[in-house]
Amino acid sequence: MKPRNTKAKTKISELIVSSSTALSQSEIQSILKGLCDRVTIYRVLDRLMDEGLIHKIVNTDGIIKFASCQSCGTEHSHNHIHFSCQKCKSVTCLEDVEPTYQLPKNYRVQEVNFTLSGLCPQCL
Amino acid sequence: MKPRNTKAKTKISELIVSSSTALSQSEIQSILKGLCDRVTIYRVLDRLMDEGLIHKIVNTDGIIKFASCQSCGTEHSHNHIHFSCQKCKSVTCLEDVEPTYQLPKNYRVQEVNFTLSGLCPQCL
DNA sequence: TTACAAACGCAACAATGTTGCATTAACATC
DNA sequence: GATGTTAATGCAACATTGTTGCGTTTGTAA
Repeated sequence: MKPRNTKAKTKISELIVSSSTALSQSEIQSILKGLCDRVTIYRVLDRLMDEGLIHKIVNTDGIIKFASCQSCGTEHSHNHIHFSCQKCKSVTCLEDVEPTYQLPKNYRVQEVNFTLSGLCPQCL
Repeated sequence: MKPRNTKAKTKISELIVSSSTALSQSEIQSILKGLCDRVTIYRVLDRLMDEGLIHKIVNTDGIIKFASCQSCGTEHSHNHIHFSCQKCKSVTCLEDVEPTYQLPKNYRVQEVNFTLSGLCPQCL
Protein backbone atom coordinates (compact mmCIF):
# COMPACT_ATOMS: atom_id res chain seq x y z
CA MET A 1 0.00 0.00 0.00
CA LYS A 2 1.84 3.01 -1.29
CA PRO A 3 0.76 6.32 0.18
CA ARG A 4 -0.80 8.88 -2.16
CA ASN A 5 -0.72 12.63 -2.07
CA THR A 6 -4.27 13.83 -1.94
CA LYS A 7 -5.79 17.28 -1.65
CA ALA A 8 -6.73 16.74 1.98
CA LYS A 9 -3.39 15.29 3.00
CA THR A 10 -1.40 18.04 1.28
CA LYS A 11 -3.53 20.80 2.78
CA ILE A 12 -3.53 19.39 6.31
CA SER A 13 0.19 18.76 6.18
CA GLU A 14 0.88 22.33 5.03
CA LEU A 15 -1.40 23.64 7.73
CA ILE A 16 0.41 21.87 10.53
CA VAL A 17 3.87 22.65 9.22
CA SER A 18 3.16 26.35 8.80
CA SER A 19 1.45 26.70 12.18
CA SER A 20 3.49 27.98 15.09
CA THR A 21 1.25 26.14 17.52
CA ALA A 22 -0.07 22.60 17.64
CA LEU A 23 -3.52 22.07 16.15
CA SER A 24 -6.38 19.80 17.20
CA GLN A 25 -8.63 17.91 14.83
CA SER A 26 -11.49 20.37 15.44
CA GLU A 27 -9.23 23.36 14.84
CA ILE A 28 -8.08 21.88 11.54
CA GLN A 29 -11.67 21.16 10.64
CA SER A 30 -12.80 24.74 11.17
CA ILE A 31 -9.85 26.10 9.21
CA LEU A 32 -10.48 23.77 6.25
CA LYS A 33 -14.18 24.73 6.27
CA GLY A 34 -15.59 21.73 4.49
CA LEU A 35 -12.68 20.90 2.23
CA CYS A 36 -13.03 17.33 3.38
CA ASP A 37 -14.99 15.18 5.77
CA ARG A 38 -14.40 15.07 9.50
CA VAL A 39 -13.42 11.43 9.27
CA THR A 40 -10.85 12.16 6.59
CA ILE A 41 -9.03 14.53 8.92
CA TYR A 42 -8.72 11.81 11.54
CA ARG A 43 -7.39 9.38 8.95
CA VAL A 44 -4.97 11.86 7.40
CA LEU A 45 -3.61 12.68 10.85
CA ASP A 46 -3.08 8.99 11.52
CA ARG A 47 -1.22 8.62 8.24
CA LEU A 48 0.97 11.65 8.81
CA MET A 49 1.83 10.19 12.22
CA ASP A 50 2.75 6.86 10.66
CA GLU A 51 4.94 8.60 8.14
CA GLY A 52 6.65 10.47 10.95
CA LEU A 53 5.78 13.91 9.65
CA ILE A 54 3.80 15.03 12.67
CA HIS A 55 3.58 14.08 16.31
CA LYS A 56 0.81 13.97 18.83
CA ILE A 57 0.64 16.14 21.92
CA VAL A 58 -1.82 15.74 24.76
CA ASN A 59 -2.44 19.03 26.47
CA THR A 60 -3.32 19.48 30.10
CA ASP A 61 -7.06 19.30 29.41
CA GLY A 62 -6.69 15.96 27.64
CA ILE A 63 -7.21 17.54 24.22
CA ILE A 64 -5.05 15.98 21.55
CA LYS A 65 -3.11 18.28 19.26
CA PHE A 66 -0.70 17.76 16.41
CA ALA A 67 2.52 19.52 15.50
CA SER A 68 5.09 19.04 12.80
CA CYS A 69 8.31 17.20 13.49
CA GLN A 70 11.06 19.75 13.12
CA SER A 71 14.12 19.02 15.13
CA CYS A 72 13.40 15.35 15.44
CA GLY A 73 15.79 13.59 13.13
CA THR A 74 16.24 9.91 12.52
CA GLU A 75 16.03 8.86 16.14
CA HIS A 76 12.70 10.67 16.33
CA SER A 77 12.30 11.19 20.01
CA HIS A 78 10.02 14.00 21.06
CA ASN A 79 11.83 14.51 24.26
CA HIS A 80 11.03 18.18 24.57
CA ILE A 81 8.58 20.19 26.59
CA HIS A 82 5.23 21.41 25.33
CA PHE A 83 3.59 24.50 26.66
CA SER A 84 -0.18 24.70 26.90
CA CYS A 85 -1.59 28.19 27.43
CA GLN A 86 -4.62 28.26 29.71
CA LYS A 87 -5.89 31.50 28.22
CA CYS A 88 -5.53 31.24 24.43
CA LYS A 89 -5.44 27.42 24.49
CA SER A 90 -2.42 27.33 22.22
CA VAL A 91 0.05 24.50 22.47
CA THR A 92 3.64 25.19 21.52
CA CYS A 93 6.68 22.96 21.18
CA LEU A 94 9.63 24.22 23.13
CA GLU A 95 12.15 22.27 21.10
CA ASP A 96 15.18 23.55 22.95
CA VAL A 97 14.02 22.67 26.42
CA GLU A 98 15.01 19.14 27.30
CA PRO A 99 14.00 18.01 30.75
CA THR A 100 16.12 15.70 32.85
CA TYR A 101 14.89 13.12 35.30
CA GLN A 102 16.00 9.98 37.03
CA LEU A 103 13.74 6.99 36.73
CA PRO A 104 13.83 3.73 38.68
CA LYS A 105 15.59 1.03 36.68
CA ASN A 106 12.62 -1.25 36.20
CA TYR A 107 10.71 0.96 33.82
CA ARG A 108 11.12 0.95 30.06
CA VAL A 109 10.32 4.34 28.57
CA GLN A 110 9.08 4.48 25.02
CA GLU A 111 7.31 7.80 24.84
CA VAL A 112 7.58 11.08 26.61
CA ASN A 113 4.95 13.70 27.16
CA PHE A 114 6.00 16.73 29.16
CA THR A 115 3.44 19.48 29.14
CA LEU A 116 3.50 22.65 31.17
CA SER A 117 0.47 24.86 31.35
CA GLY A 118 0.03 28.44 32.39
CA LEU A 119 0.35 31.67 30.44
CA CYS A 120 2.28 31.96 27.21
CA PRO A 121 4.31 35.10 26.33
CA GLN A 122 1.42 36.51 24.27
CA CYS A 123 -1.08 36.19 27.12
CA LEU A 124 1.22 37.15 29.97
CA MET B 1 -22.43 25.31 50.58
CA LYS B 2 -20.98 22.88 53.03
CA PRO B 3 -19.81 19.56 51.59
CA ARG B 4 -21.61 16.42 52.67
CA ASN B 5 -20.40 12.89 53.04
CA THR B 6 -22.49 10.68 50.83
CA LYS B 7 -22.30 7.01 49.96
CA ALA B 8 -20.93 7.71 46.49
CA LYS B 9 -18.33 10.20 47.65
CA THR B 10 -17.08 7.97 50.45
CA LYS B 11 -16.82 4.93 48.22
CA ILE B 12 -15.11 6.72 45.33
CA SER B 13 -12.69 8.42 47.68
CA GLU B 14 -11.77 5.11 49.31
CA LEU B 15 -11.35 3.53 45.91
CA ILE B 16 -8.87 6.10 44.68
CA VAL B 17 -6.92 6.25 47.91
CA SER B 18 -6.53 2.48 48.13
CA SER B 19 -5.59 2.07 44.47
CA SER B 20 -1.93 1.88 43.58
CA THR B 21 -2.67 3.23 40.12
CA ALA B 22 -4.66 6.19 38.89
CA LEU B 23 -8.26 5.47 37.89
CA SER B 24 -10.39 6.89 35.10
CA GLN B 25 -14.09 7.70 35.40
CA SER B 26 -15.01 4.62 33.38
CA GLU B 27 -12.81 2.36 35.50
CA ILE B 28 -14.43 3.69 38.65
CA GLN B 29 -17.84 3.17 37.09
CA SER B 30 -17.20 -0.47 36.27
CA ILE B 31 -15.82 -1.14 39.75
CA LEU B 32 -18.80 0.47 41.46
CA LYS B 33 -21.21 -1.50 39.23
CA GLY B 34 -24.27 0.68 39.49
CA LEU B 35 -23.78 1.99 42.99
CA CYS B 36 -24.46 5.42 41.58
CA ASP B 37 -25.11 7.20 38.33
CA ARG B 38 -22.42 7.98 35.77
CA VAL B 39 -23.00 11.69 36.23
CA THR B 40 -22.54 11.41 39.98
CA ILE B 41 -19.05 10.01 39.48
CA TYR B 42 -18.09 13.02 37.40
CA ARG B 43 -19.48 15.37 40.02
CA VAL B 44 -17.87 13.55 42.93
CA LEU B 45 -14.51 13.62 41.15
CA ASP B 46 -14.88 17.37 40.62
CA ARG B 47 -15.64 17.84 44.29
CA LEU B 48 -12.75 15.71 45.45
CA MET B 49 -10.50 17.78 43.20
CA ASP B 50 -11.83 21.01 44.69
CA GLU B 51 -11.23 19.69 48.18
CA GLY B 52 -7.67 18.81 47.18
CA LEU B 53 -8.02 15.13 47.97
CA ILE B 54 -7.26 13.87 44.49
CA HIS B 55 -5.50 15.18 41.40
CA LYS B 56 -6.02 14.76 37.70
CA ILE B 57 -3.56 13.07 35.38
CA VAL B 58 -3.76 13.07 31.61
CA ASN B 59 -2.13 9.97 30.20
CA THR B 60 -0.42 9.71 26.84
CA ASP B 61 -3.61 8.64 25.10
CA GLY B 62 -5.47 11.68 26.36
CA ILE B 63 -7.42 9.64 28.88
CA ILE B 64 -7.98 11.44 32.14
CA LYS B 65 -7.25 9.56 35.35
CA PHE B 66 -7.41 10.42 39.01
CA ALA B 67 -5.06 9.62 41.87
CA SER B 68 -4.98 10.50 45.53
CA CYS B 69 -2.79 13.30 46.79
CA GLN B 70 -0.21 11.71 49.02
CA SER B 71 3.03 13.61 49.25
CA CYS B 72 1.50 16.88 48.19
CA GLY B 73 1.27 19.00 51.29
CA THR B 74 0.06 22.55 51.66
CA GLU B 75 1.80 23.91 48.58
CA HIS B 76 0.08 21.21 46.59
CA SER B 77 2.22 21.05 43.48
CA HIS B 78 2.07 17.84 41.53
CA ASN B 79 5.50 18.30 40.16
CA HIS B 80 6.25 14.63 39.81
CA ILE B 81 6.34 12.20 36.94
CA HIS B 82 3.52 9.87 36.01
CA PHE B 83 4.13 6.59 34.27
CA SER B 84 1.58 5.28 31.80
CA CYS B 85 1.98 1.60 30.87
CA GLN B 86 1.18 0.88 27.23
CA LYS B 87 0.37 -2.73 27.96
CA CYS B 88 -1.75 -2.83 31.10
CA LYS B 89 -2.84 0.82 30.74
CA SER B 90 -2.07 1.54 34.35
CA VAL B 91 -1.02 5.02 35.38
CA THR B 92 1.22 5.37 38.41
CA CYS B 93 2.52 8.36 40.31
CA LEU B 94 6.28 8.32 40.71
CA GLU B 95 6.24 10.69 43.64
CA ASP B 96 9.97 10.68 44.17
CA VAL B 97 10.99 11.56 40.65
CA GLU B 98 11.12 15.31 40.21
CA PRO B 99 12.17 16.44 36.78
CA THR B 100 14.25 19.53 36.17
CA TYR B 101 14.07 21.85 33.19
CA GLN B 102 14.95 25.36 32.17
CA LEU B 103 12.20 27.41 30.67
CA PRO B 104 12.47 30.72 28.80
CA LYS B 105 11.67 33.63 31.11
CA ASN B 106 8.50 34.79 29.40
CA TYR B 107 6.36 31.86 30.38
CA ARG B 108 4.35 31.60 33.57
CA VAL B 109 3.90 28.01 34.66
CA GLN B 110 0.85 27.10 36.70
CA GLU B 111 0.47 23.41 36.14
CA VAL B 112 2.76 20.55 35.30
CA ASN B 113 2.02 17.31 33.57
CA PHE B 114 4.94 14.99 33.02
CA THR B 115 3.94 11.60 31.72
CA LEU B 116 6.22 8.86 30.52
CA SER B 117 4.82 5.86 28.73
CA GLY B 118 6.26 2.47 28.02
CA LEU B 119 6.32 -0.70 30.06
CA CYS B 120 5.85 -0.80 33.80
CA PRO B 121 7.79 -3.22 36.05
CA GLN B 122 4.89 -5.70 36.02
CA CYS B 123 4.70 -5.81 32.23
CA LEU B 124 8.41 -5.67 31.51
C1' DT C 1 -38.49 16.35 63.87
C1' DT C 2 -38.16 19.82 60.74
C1' DA C 3 -36.16 22.67 57.15
C1' DC C 4 -32.67 23.90 54.09
C1' DA C 5 -29.84 22.91 50.32
C1' DA C 6 -26.19 19.74 48.82
C1' DA C 7 -26.19 15.78 46.25
C1' DC C 8 -28.60 12.65 43.50
C1' DG C 9 -30.89 10.16 39.24
C1' DC C 10 -32.62 10.66 34.87
C1' DA C 11 -33.08 12.44 30.37
C1' DA C 12 -31.19 15.01 26.94
C1' DC C 13 -27.56 16.97 24.60
C1' DA C 14 -22.77 18.03 22.62
C1' DA C 15 -18.24 16.78 21.33
C1' DT C 16 -14.99 13.47 20.00
C1' DG C 17 -13.50 9.44 17.88
C1' DT C 18 -14.28 4.86 15.25
C1' DT C 19 -16.02 1.53 11.71
C1' DG C 20 -18.22 -0.40 7.45
C1' DC C 21 -19.12 0.17 2.86
C1' DA C 22 -19.97 2.06 -1.58
C1' DT C 23 -17.73 5.62 -4.43
C1' DT C 24 -13.97 8.50 -6.01
C1' DA C 25 -9.58 9.63 -7.49
C1' DA C 26 -4.29 9.08 -7.42
C1' DC C 27 -0.88 7.06 -10.09
C1' DA C 28 1.72 3.48 -12.37
C1' DT C 29 1.48 1.10 -16.71
C1' DC C 30 0.41 0.71 -21.22
C1' DG D 1 -4.39 10.00 -23.14
C1' DA D 2 -6.83 5.66 -21.77
C1' DT D 3 -6.94 1.85 -18.37
C1' DG D 4 -6.72 -0.81 -14.08
C1' DT D 5 -5.62 -1.15 -9.21
C1' DT D 6 -6.40 0.22 -4.88
C1' DA D 7 -5.52 4.03 -1.60
C1' DA D 8 -8.32 7.49 -0.04
C1' DT D 9 -12.72 9.61 0.52
C1' DG D 10 -17.69 10.63 1.97
C1' DC D 11 -21.53 9.25 4.37
C1' DA D 12 -24.16 6.98 7.76
C1' DA D 13 -24.12 4.84 11.91
C1' DC D 14 -22.38 3.94 16.24
C1' DA D 15 -19.55 4.19 20.77
C1' DT D 16 -17.53 6.86 24.32
C1' DT D 17 -16.89 10.73 27.11
C1' DG D 18 -18.35 14.69 29.35
C1' DT D 19 -22.00 18.40 30.44
C1' DT D 20 -26.50 20.57 31.77
C1' DG D 21 -31.26 21.14 33.52
C1' DC D 22 -34.59 19.77 36.60
C1' DG D 23 -37.37 17.40 39.81
C1' DT D 24 -36.40 14.31 43.83
C1' DT D 25 -33.78 12.47 47.59
C1' DT D 26 -31.11 12.78 51.60
C1' DG D 27 -27.37 14.61 54.77
C1' DT D 28 -27.06 17.59 58.54
C1' DA D 29 -27.66 21.47 61.48
C1' DA D 30 -31.06 23.75 64.22
